Amino acid sequence: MPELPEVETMRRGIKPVVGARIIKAGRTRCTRKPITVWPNDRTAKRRIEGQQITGTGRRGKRVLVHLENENTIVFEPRMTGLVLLSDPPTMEHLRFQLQLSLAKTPTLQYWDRRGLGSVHVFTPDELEEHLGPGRLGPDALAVTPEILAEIFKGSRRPIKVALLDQVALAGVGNLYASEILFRARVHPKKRCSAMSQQQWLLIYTAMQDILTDAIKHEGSTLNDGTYRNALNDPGGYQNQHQVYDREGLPCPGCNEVLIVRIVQAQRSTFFCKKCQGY
DNA sequence: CCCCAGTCCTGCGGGC
DNA sequence: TGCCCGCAGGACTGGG
Repeated sequence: MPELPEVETMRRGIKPVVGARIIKAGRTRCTRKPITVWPNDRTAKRRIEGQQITGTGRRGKRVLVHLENENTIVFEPRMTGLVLLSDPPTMEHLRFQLQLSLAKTPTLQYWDRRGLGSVHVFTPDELEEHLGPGRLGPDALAVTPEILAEIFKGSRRPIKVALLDQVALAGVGNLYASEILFRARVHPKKRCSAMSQQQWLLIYTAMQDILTDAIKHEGSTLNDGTYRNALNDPGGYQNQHQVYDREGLPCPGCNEVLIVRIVQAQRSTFFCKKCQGY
């Protein structure tokens, strides 16, 4: 479930590789069904090997590694992917590896238990084509309240469902959407088109506060323990969750009613019926 | 425009 | 005790 804070933590964690040269790159031996490597193994390898890493970046829920030839490696962790500089949790789920010219961190690894994630190697044009406007919305940490309202106000969708739409806004996933709406005291079923300007401001502020706070805590590691930073350490923001996965527990806002779980767009939403009125 | 169900995939936990 | 099933959800697709 890596969302913006977890992916940003991964990006920060791999900063030591900037300046290193990639000696060798490619898929690792792995007993599991192979993940997607785009455009294909041979081209990816040819575009990467021998290149120096010039920087790192993030777009929404993807980690970017920039190369001196202007190409970009894009790791998309989806549900269970990790970008690591340390030993991976298991060898059988290690999917892709960069061998680096560094003594301290000789490899950058992509590990993915379920294998729903991918590795893409894009030319500059391909990067904009696949991850540019129209394919991916503005980053959730790079919008203003006005832009946020502008993106969604014409939509009749419920706000919770709309926040998950990466084409509209990049970075927010299922966990943080519930947390943001609780902090903003907005009902998850409220339609975007019915939202007041004041509510957009509340959502904007809650979104900035929660995402930046979650980054400070290096993201959320849930009960399954899958998510880890680049050094294989768990995050700490799960201890700050107010509503996510807390069905039946007292609401930390009012302490009067219990948190409920509903399903929207086939995903769980957690909220407080008292604090989050329409 | 939007919604829904299905797809990919693995590990875990509930129920019998 | 052991096995089966359902569930978790990020991104995408096809049909309504």
